[in-house]
Amino acid sequence: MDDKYFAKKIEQKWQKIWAETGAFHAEVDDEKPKFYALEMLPYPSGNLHMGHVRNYSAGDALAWYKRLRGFNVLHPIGWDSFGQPAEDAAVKRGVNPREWTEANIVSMRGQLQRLGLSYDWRRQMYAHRPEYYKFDQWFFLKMYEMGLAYKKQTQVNWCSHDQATLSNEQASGGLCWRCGNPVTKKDLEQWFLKTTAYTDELLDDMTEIESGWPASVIKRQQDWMGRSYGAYVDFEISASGESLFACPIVDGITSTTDLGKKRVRVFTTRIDTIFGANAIVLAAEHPVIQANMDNFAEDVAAKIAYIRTENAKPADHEVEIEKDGIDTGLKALNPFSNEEIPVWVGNYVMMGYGTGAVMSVPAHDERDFEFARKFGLPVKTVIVSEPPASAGGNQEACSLTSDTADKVELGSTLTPPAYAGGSDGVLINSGVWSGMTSEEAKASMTEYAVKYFFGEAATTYRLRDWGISRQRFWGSPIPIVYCDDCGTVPEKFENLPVELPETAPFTGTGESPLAKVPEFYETTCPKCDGPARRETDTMDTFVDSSWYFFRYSDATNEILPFDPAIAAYWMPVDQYIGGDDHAVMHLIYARFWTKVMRDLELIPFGEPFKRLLTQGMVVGETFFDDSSGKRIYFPPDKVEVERDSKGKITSATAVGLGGGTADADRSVRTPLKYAIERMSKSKGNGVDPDEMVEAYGADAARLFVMFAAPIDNELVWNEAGIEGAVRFIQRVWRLVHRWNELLRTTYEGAPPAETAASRKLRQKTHQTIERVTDSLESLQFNTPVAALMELSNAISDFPVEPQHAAAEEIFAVREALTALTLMLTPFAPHVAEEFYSILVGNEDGLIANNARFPEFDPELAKADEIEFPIQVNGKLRSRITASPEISNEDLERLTFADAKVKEITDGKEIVKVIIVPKRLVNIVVR
RNA sequence: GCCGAGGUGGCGAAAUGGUAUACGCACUAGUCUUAGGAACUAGCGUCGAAAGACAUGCGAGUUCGAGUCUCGCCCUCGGCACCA
Repeated sequence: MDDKYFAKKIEQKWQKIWAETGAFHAEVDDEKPKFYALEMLPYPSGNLHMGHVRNYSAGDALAWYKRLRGFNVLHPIGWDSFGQPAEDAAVKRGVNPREWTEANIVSMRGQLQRLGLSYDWRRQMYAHRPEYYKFDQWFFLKMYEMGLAYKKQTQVNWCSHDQATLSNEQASGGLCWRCGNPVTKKDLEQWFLKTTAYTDELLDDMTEIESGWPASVIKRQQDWMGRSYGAYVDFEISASGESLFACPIVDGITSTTDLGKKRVRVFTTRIDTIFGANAIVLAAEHPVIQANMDNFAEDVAAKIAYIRTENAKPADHEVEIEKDGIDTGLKALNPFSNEEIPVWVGNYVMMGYGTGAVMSVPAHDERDFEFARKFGLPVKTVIVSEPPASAGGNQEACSLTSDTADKVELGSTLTPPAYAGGSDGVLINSGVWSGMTSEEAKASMTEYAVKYFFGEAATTYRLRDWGISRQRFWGSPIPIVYCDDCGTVPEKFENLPVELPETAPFTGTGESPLAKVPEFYETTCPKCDGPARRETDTMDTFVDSSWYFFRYSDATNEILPFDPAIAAYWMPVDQYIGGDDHAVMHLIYARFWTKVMRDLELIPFGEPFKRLLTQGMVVGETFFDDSSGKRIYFPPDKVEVERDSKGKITSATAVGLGGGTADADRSVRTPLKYAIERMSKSKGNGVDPDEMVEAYGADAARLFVMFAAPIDNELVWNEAGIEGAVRFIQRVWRLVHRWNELLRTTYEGAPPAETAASRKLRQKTHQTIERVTDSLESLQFNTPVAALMELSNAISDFPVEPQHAAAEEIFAVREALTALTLMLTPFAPHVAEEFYSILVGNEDGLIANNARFPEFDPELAKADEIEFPIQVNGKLRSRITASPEISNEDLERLTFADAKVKEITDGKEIVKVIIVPKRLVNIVVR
């Protein structure tokens, strides 16, 4: 053993041994319990960043911990290697996306290997290789057979910056998830996967996983899928005056009655408020509105057109959009009250949700209220919080106090109008339903609507089907062929994979590059063998990440995505770790895909991830100039920063970025904005993990990242602390070195009698084992490191020199150092291996030696003396040292014998004495 | 606006309702060194000479006892954004 700790030497040594012995190769073993530890796979950008290091360090710590607990651990890694950056590089720099991607993987794999992560590298999957995407296509065809994949013309989310189609999830908030630019709408033919077929299951099955998932992720998925229970109600529509009107029949939105009356369907969750409806409000994109643009009065048509263009504009979320709309002149008949009410177009009604038509009930819906107030529409209260005083009978005539405490003259229009609140209550002014509770009325009125054929109970969802078509080259081709004779024909399974050509003309214009490659799209029809054309769109890359974790279980299967028998052993994933930015995209798609696989009978379960841990972002300071409308980032070394006494930035100025001479440069000063943002190379606030490993070693870097903050906290990067991690490892190194010669001594049978020093150390050792075990079981990674530091300090403080140590003392130190080594393994595996090799006298490694995590002995962990704080009226006044087993009587006697206690309680009445066993004494005096 | 998480030393952070600030960073003094940005020792919430008092965003409450539980505010961060 070297006198000093040389990180690089130790790390290279053990990485070599691990690779040569296949230490982390996992195989099915029915004798052992399995554990599948998984971290979200990286996109191979070419550079690892600290966020990756945090994610993978946590996953690796868990994998090591479970191995040492005797589990058969599957811990794989792979590459999310399809996607836009490769294509961007092709457009901008003319490189081949495949070569670019492969080169990036090589360099990133090197970075991961230098971190010493314990992966079974044999199981790598590469999304961009035909061996993998063949099965994206395989699944697509299966879904096509199941009716889960379909094509339709639709308005898609379009990012003009990236020139890309986005799914709803990717366009969340009206901004592109990748570049943050506003999203617009564009008409395109798109392939969809029917995620909506599983919405109820995706929601209801959350009960299976909610104990293992962060509540926030569960909540966000629920909100995203947005299930609401309500009813559809059909309103007859008619034109007033001379104007004709058109009513195209759109399934689920419009219809005609047997008598040929035209009807528009609205969705409401509050059918009980229908007697308060003052209008029907349609989206500007509603088919009935679209079809009648020529029939409307000029000003009406102009207004509608205006609203429609406004709607197509990217939304600015900082500004609340003012309610706008116009009365179309059409009339609707309230099927409950037979009241004729106007049909409006409103900018607050979205075509994409429900039926694109709502009934406006201003008294009980804030948006409708705002709308009614703006346009002077009547507001009629139909729900009150308490039943009317004269219970029973018809209460139309009595006066009531509404929710807002305004005096309400029933049945009349209010001036000024008052908002009565959106909560459930008791119905008034609602015909035969008056007097019912909202709950009763909802059921009864829905039943009534069904009976008379103008409505039904309905559940709507916010979640839409998943649009997977991308006009991109660097993705999995959609295995569909278009034949003039046979129409849309799925490719045959035996013809998979539909391989990407070597290259294509990359223009970045948003058209599919594959459409310009005849060798690719010219094909024969799988059905009639006639000439046909391939689909030239490729799949969204979230397809790849929806099932990759199944592929790891059987990574080289050429027939199937994976062998169901092998997956049955490894799956589901026991612990998944990744960023919570994937809460609604990846994690919904992966859950959806799993349910599809279950229905394909590949697997017998429907939830892929038993437990999920979302680690916080690693962030750093950024400096940028956004005066041009786009953020231009400046590297920190080009920025002068002023800070307040707390280290917070107060101003930042860019220097030396002018075009001229050095002196001229210095005079060019641009004031910058600053922020704390997720680390990335493009923002100039990234720390290169390779540099960290080079300077401090992988073990120290990993240990520090785990120690610095709780895993789910945001971590503001501060390099200063990492030296503490190096010092800690060096301290342990010196300890092992100091006791080295004596550690070989082993004892058969029971440990020898104990001295005070050895007993105290053993106590600390076992207390630490308990703490570290509990922490790791609950996925805390910062506190166990602190506990290990304490143990190492305790060994350092051991009051006996090695050369004077008695056998029992050597035993205690050996036990402590062995436990420390094993518990250090999850955080700093290389140096732990080195210590372990000294303890066992061979270099076969922890796994070959079948090393086990230390077990704690409660007897040894128990302290023989503890300090009891003595409080008087809850204030700490003194301390007494006694056995934790001391009787309450003895403890009370000792307490009152204490000089300090005597002084304070002297002359006061003792009201009571509270003794919490093994904790404290509190004397209450008056 | 709605939902969620959180506010503890100079900083990252610990604390089953029971000694607040463990562990680490930074800092201060010292020891050893030709030297130290190494190692070791000691100190380190605020006020105070001390005794002690006051300290977990602010204000109430429950309790023998509250960082922790309840209620009301304030602030920060994240998510959602007219979802009928």
